[in-house]
Amino acid sequence: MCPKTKDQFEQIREESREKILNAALKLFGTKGYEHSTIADVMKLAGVSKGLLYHYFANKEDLVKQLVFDLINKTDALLFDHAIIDPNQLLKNIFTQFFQELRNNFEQWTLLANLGMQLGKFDWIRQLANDQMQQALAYIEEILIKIDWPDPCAEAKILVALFDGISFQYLWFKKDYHLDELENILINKYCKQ
Amino acid sequence: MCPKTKDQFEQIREESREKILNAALKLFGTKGYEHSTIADVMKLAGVSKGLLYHYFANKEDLVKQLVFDLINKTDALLFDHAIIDPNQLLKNIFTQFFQELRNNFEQWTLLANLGMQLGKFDWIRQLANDQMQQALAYIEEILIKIDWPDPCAEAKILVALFDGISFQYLWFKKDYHLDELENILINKYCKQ
Amino acid sequence: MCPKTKDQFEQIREESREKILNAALKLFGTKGYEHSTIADVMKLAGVSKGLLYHYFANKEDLVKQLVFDLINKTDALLFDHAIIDPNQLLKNIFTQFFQELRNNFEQWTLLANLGMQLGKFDWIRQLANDQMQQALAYIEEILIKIDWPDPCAEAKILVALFDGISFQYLWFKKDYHLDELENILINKYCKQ
Amino acid sequence: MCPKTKDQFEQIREESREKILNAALKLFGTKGYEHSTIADVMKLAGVSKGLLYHYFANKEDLVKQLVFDLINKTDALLFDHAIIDPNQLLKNIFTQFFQELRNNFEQWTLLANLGMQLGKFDWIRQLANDQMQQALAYIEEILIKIDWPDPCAEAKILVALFDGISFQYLWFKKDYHLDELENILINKYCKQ
DNA sequence: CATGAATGAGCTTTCATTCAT
DNA sequence: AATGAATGAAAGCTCATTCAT
Repeated sequence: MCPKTKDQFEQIREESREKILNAALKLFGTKGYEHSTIADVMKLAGVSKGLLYHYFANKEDLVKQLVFDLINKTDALLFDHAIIDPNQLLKNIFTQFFQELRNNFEQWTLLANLGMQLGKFDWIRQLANDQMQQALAYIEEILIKIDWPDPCAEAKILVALFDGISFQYLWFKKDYHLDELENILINKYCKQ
Repeated sequence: MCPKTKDQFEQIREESREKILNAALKLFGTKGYEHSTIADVMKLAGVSKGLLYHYFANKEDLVKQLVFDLINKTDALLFDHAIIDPNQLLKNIFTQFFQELRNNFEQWTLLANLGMQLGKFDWIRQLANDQMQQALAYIEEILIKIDWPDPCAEAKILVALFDGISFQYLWFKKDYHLDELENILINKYCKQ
Repeated sequence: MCPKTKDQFEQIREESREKILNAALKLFGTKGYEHSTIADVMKLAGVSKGLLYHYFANKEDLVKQLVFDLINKTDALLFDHAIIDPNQLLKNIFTQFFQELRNNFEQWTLLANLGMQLGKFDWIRQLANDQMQQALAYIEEILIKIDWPDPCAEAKILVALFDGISFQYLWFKKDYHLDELENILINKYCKQ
Repeated sequence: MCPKTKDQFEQIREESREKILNAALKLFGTKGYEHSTIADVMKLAGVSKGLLYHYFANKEDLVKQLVFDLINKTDALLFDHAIIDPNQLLKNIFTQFFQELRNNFEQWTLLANLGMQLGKFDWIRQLANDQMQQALAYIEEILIKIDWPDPCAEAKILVALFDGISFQYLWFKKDYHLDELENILINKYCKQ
């Protein structure tokens, strides 16, 4: 009836998709995947059930797309290749890590929540494993550069530590000494 | 007057209860709480639906009793008050921790699974927090005794590290370098 | 082991039966038949499930025996054949009716509750019908004796009125003008 | 923009809702509320379980909406404000009452059935009480106009009588002398 | 692109009843 | 006479998903 250009359609598509994904993140990251219903998402997004299923094949597809979107956004973030000084780089990693945790609480909660759904979502654990391996290699490389003793072992410790802190922060949130830990780590691992 | 003595009844009760709890642990710790149905539990336990509800008010009560039983069993385990030498004590903690993780994989998976069910099971996070605080104090005390530098900070790191290792082991299991980490930690923290 | 006479057994039987029936009346007459469970009855009576089923074949049999016991107790009550004066007799009927309603609230509630369970308990409506026919004949007879105009019609009205008052009292209880109605009826129908 | 107009949806909604409510009335008013299952209703209505719960939050909500719909329909019916002559008005009330009872047997059975479910559905007794008070005032007013002796008392009698007749008709139905009572009442209370 | 009516498999839970002792 | 463990059919309800328009 009313002619619309391809771009307009594209924009509308993207807006609706965005609305749905935002709502899904909010809900899945707050109440958890299993305790959030498609009806919840659709209501919060302000779209109809039909439209939701127009964009996403099913609930699992929705969460899959959501996770991949999130990962694409934050992937490059942790490792800033512009920095050359390894000490600076390590400090940057710590800072980025803590900031990321604070800023995107819902997102990390969601990921942990999904990964802990046993049986379902094995792909998420695979993804996490890949990322861990990357981080491991990257951090070991830095530790070598700054002559840290036993860099291979220390890298393993650090990566486990990152997950431990994330996990504890997600569980205990306000009761958790996150800021303190940030200082502790920087003091311990980064020369001033 | 009574054709079955109270003791007999008590024994029967305990046996049935045990069968159900074992089945529940197996399932909840493998497929997760939400993905296991009461029908699954009852079939695996080899009892009827009615009997299950005779002993447990509902699904949540079942998991609650299960968790409390588990915690009571493993509570005293981590900290052996018989050991006096702090170095020995620390080494013992590491060894116990890794052994516990390996031996009771299902149990720890269940606890992590429950704690990650947002909204529901907040009491489990509370329980975990309490245990973390205890561990924190206990480990700091040991670190002081062995003159480890900045023991307060290091205790926080260690406790987070424990959770990180648990978490990663639960997620990556066979792909995970658990044995390696055990050696690394003992080498790093315990004088021979 | 300990020899008991037949009488002793009989007494024990009767006591247990009585306990159960009392509990059943209390519950069925308060929460209704469908909303009371056998477990409720057994707990309130302080006996075991097995014993209950030893005395009563099933839930419906329990309520049947209960109702027949009640009816046997109150049947002869309404019509006092000792009184000869018809005016006195009519007054007595009114008085007895209101007193009965006040004293055995639970019992009448139970009967109304059962009769209103459609499909089930048709025998109770049959019983009620028989009683109504009896009352009709009896009251018409009295009205004839006191020369009340159109006694056949008036008897029908009175019998319906009795049920109407019972019904309204059962539903509205404390809000209901029962005492007032007693006076009204006596004033209207009985010469002083 | 929208392939089905709001009116179309509204019509579909209303039709389905009506189908369900009709089925519910039929069943609840025949077998009683407790003895009718949601599956029964859904089958008789020819809709799916899901749709039923799409329109009604739960079984109690279904019966609530049903009752309120019924009451809204029949509320104004009893009292015809167009009639001025009090004798005519009284006669009209009797006629309407008996007609209503005959025509909407199921509805009145349902109301009585619900009101007799002790504990649950207290709101229905409240509703009934309100209606009784209204009827009381209205009938007294008429009795005053036609100079009936002691109109206040007689109104109370009449209102109880109405309930008594309803109740007996619901219980004894075919065995009950309903037509006879209609004539009796009109003859007794209405001047020709 | 967008709507919401419609479906039904599958879940938790209840409760009358049986039975070995 | 008396116990309470054990059963399972059947109930109410949820929710991902489909589909006609």
